[in-house]
Amino acid sequence: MRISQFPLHTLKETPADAEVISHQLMLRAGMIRKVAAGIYNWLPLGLRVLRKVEDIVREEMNRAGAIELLMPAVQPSELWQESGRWQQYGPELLRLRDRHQRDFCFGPTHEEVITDLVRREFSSYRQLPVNFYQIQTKFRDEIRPRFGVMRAREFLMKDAYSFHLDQESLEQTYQRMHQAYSRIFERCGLKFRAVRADSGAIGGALSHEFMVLADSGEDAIAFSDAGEYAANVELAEALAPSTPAPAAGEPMQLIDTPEAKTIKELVEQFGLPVERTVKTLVVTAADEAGGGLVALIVRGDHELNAIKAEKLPEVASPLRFAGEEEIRAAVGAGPGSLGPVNLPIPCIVDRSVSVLANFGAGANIDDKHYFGIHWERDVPLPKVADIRNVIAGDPSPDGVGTLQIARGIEVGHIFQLGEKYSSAMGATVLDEAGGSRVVTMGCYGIGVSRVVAAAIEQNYDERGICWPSPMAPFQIALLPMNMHKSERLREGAEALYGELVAAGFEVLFDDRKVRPGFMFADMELIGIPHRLVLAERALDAGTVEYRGRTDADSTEIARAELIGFLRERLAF
RNA sequence: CGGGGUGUAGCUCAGCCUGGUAGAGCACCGCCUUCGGGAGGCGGGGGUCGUAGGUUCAAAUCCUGUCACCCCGACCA
Repeated sequence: MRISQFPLHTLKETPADAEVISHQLMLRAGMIRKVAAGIYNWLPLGLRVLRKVEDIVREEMNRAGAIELLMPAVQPSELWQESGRWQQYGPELLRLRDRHQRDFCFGPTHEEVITDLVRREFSSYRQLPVNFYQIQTKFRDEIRPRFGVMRAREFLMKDAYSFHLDQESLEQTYQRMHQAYSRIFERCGLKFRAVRADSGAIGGALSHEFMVLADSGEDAIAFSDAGEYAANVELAEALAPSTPAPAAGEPMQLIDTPEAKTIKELVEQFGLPVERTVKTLVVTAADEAGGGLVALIVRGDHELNAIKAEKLPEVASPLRFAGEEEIRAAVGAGPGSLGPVNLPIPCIVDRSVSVLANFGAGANIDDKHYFGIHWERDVPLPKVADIRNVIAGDPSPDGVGTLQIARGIEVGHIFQLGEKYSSAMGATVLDEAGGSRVVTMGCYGIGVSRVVAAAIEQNYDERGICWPSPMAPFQIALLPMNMHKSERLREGAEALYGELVAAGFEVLFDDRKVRPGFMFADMELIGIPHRLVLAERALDAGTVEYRGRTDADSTEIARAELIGFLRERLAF
């Protein structure tokens, strides 16, 4: 491709409304332009990258035995009524009405449509299992779209849905999808991890997320430094330290702590180790548990995990923290002075708290704490549960190694759905014995447009994007130095361009009449992985200058060996 | 949806406080010089200052409404 014939609209300055690096660089490189909040044009350069990802996804899905189809973006409300999600989904579902006043939505996902298709078309167990996929535009009316295409409202998604007679068959396909996803992200050249995940609102049992590792990621993942264990921090099980509680020593004392409202202040002022403090968080109790408030206690250096807490029968879902007034009314002391001793409301303690001894906590009297608390001796041990986030250094829940924490961007998610949609919508087949059986389902998503942004978050430097080769919009940038001044150089560049194209490389030939520095800056910004510079000097010497996007220096390659050299370099 | 902020040229922004009829840099067009790291000079095009109303002799500037966008919180590929 000649740049003279390709709209390359790079920006020298960063648009003011871009927060994260991928958004900034995609705008500056001229890959995308905003049309409205969370809605983007993909310019030709960006589209080339998107198509690269799409092609890899399509190849690997096909290889894994999935069958491509295409479902409508606009879906009738009746199907969503059947699954119950017309009511449940909430304002994130973009609802539309046609000229006959019939309700529709712009599909945020396609379980209803695919289940409807399958119940009509499939009637025998002999036709199963089957796994359908599509690559299609979705719309989710996010409350707050942000970070460019990373969290857009309209986005490109690969979604797949599998149908099975039994759980065993579902598990086989689930495993194949797990492998296919791993291959996809490996082929994209991304560092990623598959982690156990919460199945969330979509429902179902087993679920894994595929996370591209990047410091800017919105999710935290926990993984074992020695074993296979990896899970979203939301889900990762937090064990209690295995050391047994020491025997009771000092008696419990009531201490004046007027200046210590926070754990940090308590630790600083009284020299108490933070691992022997606890914090008491007060949340709304579940109606089934009698309403009112319930206290959740975690160690001073730990954080409450809201998702785990919500799952407790005693705790209202969604989790809601009590205000200071409510706490005072129920406990008689303010939030900075709460603790398990003499606490007038129900209480649940984290596993790590249950094994503490000789620890400090608020006394439920303003400006006072108890130090030297021992369970059972000073206060009965309340209900114990896993309610905290794991932290680096915790033992791995599978007993192999210790946990590390990393940040990631969720680019894929696979679920074993079970019968949630098939039973609600009556998707059945006849089994061997002629009986009617509700099919069981899996679903598998990849945020194709998000993969593009995630790749940039993981691969950039101060000059711009550093595409992994398989995702790059072009593989090679061909930059002749001041070609307009030398007919000889023009001929040499044209010849080389022709040769590279004939050899099957995707070449971006900078035939603009611009200064060298301008060319370098543009090619580095848009992240072309391989750069060839052609100058008169080199022409005389019979060489071409090569430099990889992340190389420290360039190297001179003999013109005659160039194609072979590139073939080797670009093999992926 | 709650809290905070911003709307002035394609982009980044100044001007607003203290009303007097709109500017800079980059980008774009023309010419000349320059040419291995986002060049320089000269000339040029482009903005009813988000929008509606109000105050005023006069509004980008002050007031009110409204819309859009961005940032912080709960959701997700």
